[in-house]
Amino acid sequence: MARRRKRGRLPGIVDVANRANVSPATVSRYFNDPDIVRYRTRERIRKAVDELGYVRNRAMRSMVGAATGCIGLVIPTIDNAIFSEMLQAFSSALATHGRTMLIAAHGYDLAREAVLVHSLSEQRVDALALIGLEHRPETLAQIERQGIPAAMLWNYRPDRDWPCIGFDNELAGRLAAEHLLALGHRDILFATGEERSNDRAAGRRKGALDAVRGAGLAVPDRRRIACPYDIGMSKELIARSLQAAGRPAAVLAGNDVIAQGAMFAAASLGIAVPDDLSIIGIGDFRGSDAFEPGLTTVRIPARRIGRLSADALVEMIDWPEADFHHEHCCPLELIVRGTCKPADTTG
Amino acid sequence: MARRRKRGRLPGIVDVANRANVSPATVSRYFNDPDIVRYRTRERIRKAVDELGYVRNRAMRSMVGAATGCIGLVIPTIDNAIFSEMLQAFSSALATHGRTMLIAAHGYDLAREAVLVHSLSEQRVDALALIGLEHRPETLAQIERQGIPAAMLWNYRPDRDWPCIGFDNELAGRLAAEHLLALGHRDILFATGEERSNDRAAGRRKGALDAVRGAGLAVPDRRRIACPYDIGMSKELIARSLQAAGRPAAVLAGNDVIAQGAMFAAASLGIAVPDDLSIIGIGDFRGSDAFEPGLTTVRIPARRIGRLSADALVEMIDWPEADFHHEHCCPLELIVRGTCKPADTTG
DNA sequence: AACGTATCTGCAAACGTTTTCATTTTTGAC
DNA sequence: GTCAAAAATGAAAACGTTTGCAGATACGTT
Repeated sequence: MARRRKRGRLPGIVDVANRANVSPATVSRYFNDPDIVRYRTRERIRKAVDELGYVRNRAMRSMVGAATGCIGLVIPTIDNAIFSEMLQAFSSALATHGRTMLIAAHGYDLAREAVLVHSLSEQRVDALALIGLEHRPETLAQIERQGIPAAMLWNYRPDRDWPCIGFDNELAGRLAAEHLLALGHRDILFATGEERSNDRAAGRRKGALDAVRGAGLAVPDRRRIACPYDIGMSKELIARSLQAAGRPAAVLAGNDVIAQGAMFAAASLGIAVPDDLSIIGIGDFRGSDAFEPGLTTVRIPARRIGRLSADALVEMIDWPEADFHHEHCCPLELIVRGTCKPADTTG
Repeated sequence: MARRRKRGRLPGIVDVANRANVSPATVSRYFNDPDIVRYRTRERIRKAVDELGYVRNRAMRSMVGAATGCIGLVIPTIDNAIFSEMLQAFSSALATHGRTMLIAAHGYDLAREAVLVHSLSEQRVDALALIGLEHRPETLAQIERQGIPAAMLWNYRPDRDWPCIGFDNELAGRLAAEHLLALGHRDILFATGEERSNDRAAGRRKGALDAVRGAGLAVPDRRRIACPYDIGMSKELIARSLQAAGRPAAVLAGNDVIAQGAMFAAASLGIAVPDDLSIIGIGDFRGSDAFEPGLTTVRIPARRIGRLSADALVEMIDWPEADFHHEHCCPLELIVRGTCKPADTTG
């Protein structure tokens, strides 16, 4: 039961207008389209604004249908390296457009995602970015009904109704698998991400398994584990697999966090990487290159995705009529560092 | 020059009111204080809301001085492990209070911070959280003039005018130093963070150096380097120090990211940790325990800070009159893992 | 000085919500 | 059934901004 804020009334646009001896309309124009007000008038207004410490109320603009300058981002999690680079890029790109970013995290729970989208709608965000292509119908219905420009990030599929800016997660999985196959590996542990409410993880696993099966190999169940995106837990799970009889020759990790867990698991068991175990990740997160040896991985252009999405959304806001077809399938790149080496063919 | 959004007018509160045969006032109450409207009426309104797909406009509430439900967080950076746990905790605590989080990052630039605070004021955030205690006067003036409840996070000093929720960064530095001293180390490399626009880094360095000097040791310049909060760059800088003649026996890192860089630097040079080099960090970030050996560090209660701050701000919003004196100096804890061992006293 | 034009500004309506105060309805005690 | 008290609701004002339209002002040309 929030009580009414007790701040002594803030100066409003009419206070500024009075002090500058102009009409509120002119002050409004001064802020939204300065060029159309005469220099001398601008100066008077600037002075009045300064003296009163006036801060315009952007939220109020939503009343007349104008933009609030707020763009919503709904994301599975923030406390993780996965999205942080994209986030940063997204946020700074928005800043250059004079927009701010409203963030909400749902913890890999699509039901909660729907709630958050509703929440952001209540704030009248000018646009919305979601992660992944898989969403509850009510989430999408909500967005459509509100007429909010929206984009799906991080995953890409050509057949979607929504603007989507990301990359092909199946391809990412395939690239990783093919690298291991090319090195001659036949016994691979697939340590991919948990797939509940996560179409990216599912895509990567599919891509990787398809590639391996395409090469005529079978993948027994004990070579497939689902890891949470957490170094410590991944380390533990993977260590367990590495200790079992008949240790795999390589680990294909669903992302770099899991791969890092794998590296520490190996280290803890005295297994040498890459001599006794090859490891490949997906992501190329900040810091992955610093590992010893450097992590071989598939680079996701996270910053690029962040920047492109921000630009795309701003475009959609500013030209609602224009029917852009924003679709970017960002290229992936295999980054070969030191964690993979050719399979031992003597055995 | 943003054009007016072309969405065909969204249903408003009066549309709902008409359809439910009540007055707009009642619909407003239905949302803000459901208990005071009769059950039967509630049902009618719920139905109307459903049918119309009405989403209330919280932004508009700022008009009448009510809360927008938006809380601003101004942070140096997002693309980093440092704040991500705090962020996540802050965000979920806010969510339980039905608030959303407006984030802005200034990239360790206090001038830009002032701009961001102004930006968030324009959105009429209900409250504001800043990182650190050092801010531009205009930043603070802005907050005061707008009467926005605010709190300073992450750093703590008892003598401040503002609510502050954090920990004693000097103490953190001292704890780390004392651990190394207790182990008998005399030759320590201080790899602390860059101090431009970062009072936390400065405090930690001061605390660490004070402790060492208090023990009667001198610290030559070549034993003090400033590292960016980036694993790769820290690795490189520290590697350089480790290669120089007269290698230090221990590294005191300004935070865990730097410490991790130090570990990889050591690994790349074939220096064994902890046998040939002790390393201590500050932070205990997610994953620091997974390292091999586990990183000895000073734990910062990041999640606690996030949760406490969120709760404190919400309290300040909901009871503007109450004169809470929100001050929490969260306790630090030395976490001894495997990266430090007693100094070699044979030499 | 007169005129046409381009530039600038003011007026007033509209936006969607909250809140105060008054009025109506319900409840419970007799 | 009556009445007082309590609960629920409605009417209307207020909030701060944008915008279409009309009016005013400045400017350049004759």
